[in-house]
Amino acid sequence: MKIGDLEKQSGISAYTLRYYEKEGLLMPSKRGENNYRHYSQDDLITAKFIKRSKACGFSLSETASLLAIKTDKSQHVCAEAKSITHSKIQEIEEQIQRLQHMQETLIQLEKYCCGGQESAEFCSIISALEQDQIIEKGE
Amino acid sequence: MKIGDLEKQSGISAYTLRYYEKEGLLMPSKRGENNYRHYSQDDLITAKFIKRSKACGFSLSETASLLAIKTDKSQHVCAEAKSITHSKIQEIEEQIQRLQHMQETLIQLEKYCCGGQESAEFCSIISALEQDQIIEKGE
DNA sequence: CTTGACCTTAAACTATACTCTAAGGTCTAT
DNA sequence: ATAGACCTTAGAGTATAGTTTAAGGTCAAG
Ligand SMILES: [Zn+2]
Ligand SMILES: [Zn+2]
Ligand SMILES: [Zn+2]
Ligand SMILES: [Zn+2]
Repeated sequence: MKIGDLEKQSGISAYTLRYYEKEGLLMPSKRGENNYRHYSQDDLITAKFIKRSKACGFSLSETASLLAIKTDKSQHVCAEAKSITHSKIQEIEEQIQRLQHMQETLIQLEKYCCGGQESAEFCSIISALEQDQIIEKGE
Repeated sequence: MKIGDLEKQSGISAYTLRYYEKEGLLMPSKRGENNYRHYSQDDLITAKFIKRSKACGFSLSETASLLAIKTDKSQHVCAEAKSITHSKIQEIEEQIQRLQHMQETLIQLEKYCCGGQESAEFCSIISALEQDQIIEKGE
């Protein structure tokens, strides 16, 4: 499989596949005489693994760690995979909390604004942002 | 007020205040003979406005739009402020949905992994990522 | 045998929001 | 008068995850 084929099979752009290679995530199993990348079925599995990992919210660096486990399972233990996963769950939980807090604030802001074509002189959104009413939590 | 004072009063670093100036969000009301930035009480209010806006999840560019309304209220209408706010609510809603979907997937992944010191040969997390079980949704 | 599709590389560019450095000028207190 | 705190600028660096470009080499079909 050449890079264009893997692009179609995996749904990951050739640009990105080269980038993943540079980052050490997905090395083609060999290079042809013309120096073209040649990917195996295993490489396709790895490409999809990366895609799924990303869909779960793992960063490329975390994905690389999971990939290292996958590649050499006997040299790794469940605890490693579970720890990475657990940290991500915590992290996402915090993000959700942060977003929900913002969401509540925004909904309050929106609620009292008429949204009409009149001057923003007394706009509740603008004045709320001017006052000390909003609970300040750095993003 | 010099930049260091505004830094203390607003809790925004001097670096960031200069950056906000470069981005057109917060211009000091004047410059001293020594070219030092001089900030007024109004500038402090603006600085806090920016901070609150960011805490609500608005980007710097959205904050700039809100700031433009605040600065010249009579030339703007409620509809503008409400529209910006409404879009942000939608955007955050989508982010929360995305994160919750990830969260559910991750929790399923974590659930069946023993997390012990045994080889990752049969780790459910790794094998789930290898299989086509995970609903693929690009991040 | 040429056209067009596909491949190669290194490096620059995108986006966001800072953060820091270097080299130098100014201010305040002792 | 000199140390130390504070200010100035332009520009580079940080982080993440790509995306694109430029300049060129290779391959299959007609
Ligand atoms: Zn109104
Ligand atoms: Zn309003
Ligand atoms: Zn196990
Ligand atoms: Zn496991």
